[in-house]
Order: sequence, then structure tokens, then C-alpha cells
Amino acid sequence: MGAMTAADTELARLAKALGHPARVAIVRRLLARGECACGEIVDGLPLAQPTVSQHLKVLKIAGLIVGEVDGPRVCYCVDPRMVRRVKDLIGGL
Amino acid sequence: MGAMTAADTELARLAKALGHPARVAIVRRLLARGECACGEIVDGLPLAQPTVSQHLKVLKIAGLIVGEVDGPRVCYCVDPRMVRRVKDLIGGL
DNA sequence: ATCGTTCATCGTAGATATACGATGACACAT
DNA sequence: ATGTGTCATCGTATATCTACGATGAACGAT
Repeated sequence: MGAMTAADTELARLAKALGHPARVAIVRRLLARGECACGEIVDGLPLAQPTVSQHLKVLKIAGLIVGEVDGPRVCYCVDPRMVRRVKDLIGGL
Repeated sequence: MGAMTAADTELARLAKALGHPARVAIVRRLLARGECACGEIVDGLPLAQPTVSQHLKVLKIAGLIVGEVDGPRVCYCVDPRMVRRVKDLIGGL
């Protein structure tokens, strides 16, 4: 016992993805709205569109959200399994 | 509704502090042991002593742990209120 | 007073994160 | 084909993070 475990790495990876106010706000908004186009997210944040897109990418790589192309738009929503996973890992502390 | 709230910033701040495997491992160890001297933490991690001390500082600034000087040693333990706070904030997602 | 132990801080190199303008890619119109 | 609206990616500047050797500060023992 002592070294960093796989669970430590997984939790750190997810926590890091949530380690920026904009990304927390995005997740919260998606949970409230169910799903949301990128533009709406941009409108709700005091950040430029490329910056928001970059934050969305971080959340997507972490697996917390998924993006579905819908015509000219991209619709984002949370992956409830990953949100559950975060809650379990934090709750397991 | 839309902009980043104070709760978003607080959660992001705490999540960021947990956004490194070593820091998660430290918190977990402290929760398991109750309290722990710095040296024991160093021994349990594949990192140099200054690096561990730096990680401890991050956790301390975030309020997740507190350090008490005990002779030549420094005894660390988690602040249970802050751990509760993290769980509540994550659970509230 | 000097030494050994324990831990923090300093200084620094390399990597990663954050922000945005500019540009590219794609779908849907006209 | 041309244009418009939507979003991703590129390029880049600045800041922050991560790691460690070297050094400093504080305590207990000799």
C-alpha cells in the first residue's frame, strides 16, 4: 500500500477535467438542459468560441460529455455513466 | 443562468487540487491512516521529497488537508469538512 | 555549539494549460 | 457556385504545473 493506484489515476484524470470553472459550468448546464448546442454554451459563457470549443474537447476526451453532429450544429450532452463514475469515485473517498 | 457561478468556481478549485494522481493518493492515505507524517507520505510515493512537499502545499491551500508541526516532523491529516464539501458539490451535480 | 533528522522553500527546466484571432471544414440555403 | 451560419482546428503568447537538486529553517540529541 502506498503507491498511486489505477483508481487514483482515474479519479485524478476526471477531477482534472472538472478543474476549471468553465468546464464545471458546461457540465452543469448540460445536466440542466439535457442537451445543448455548442452555440448556446458559448452564449452562456464569457469566453470566445474557440476557447469554449477547447474546453468541450477536454470534457469529451475525459469521457464526461459526447457530441453529436446535427446538421450544421453539434449537440452536446453528458454521459451519465461517467458522471456516475465521478460521483462514485469521490464518494468512495 | 449560464455564467459561471461561485459554486462552479469552488468545485473547480477543489477538483483541480485533486487533479493529480499523487494528490489523490495522499488524500486516500491520510483518510486510511487518520494522520501521517510527511516522511511516510514520501516513502509511499515514487516522487522526490520536494515534489511531495509541493503537492502537500497544493492540498493545504485548497483546504483539503492541514499540517501540524510535531517536534521535527509535520503531521498531516485531512479536513473532514472539506472532504464533505467536495462530496456534496460533486454529488450535487 | 555541532550534528543529524525532518521538512519547507528557492531556483529552474520542461511540459501542459488557457486564451483568442485567423482560418478551415461542413451543412444548408439561395 | 456563392454565401451564411456553425463549429473545429491551427498557430501562438502567456501563464501555470510538475519535477528535482540545492539550500534553508527548526527541532532534538550529543
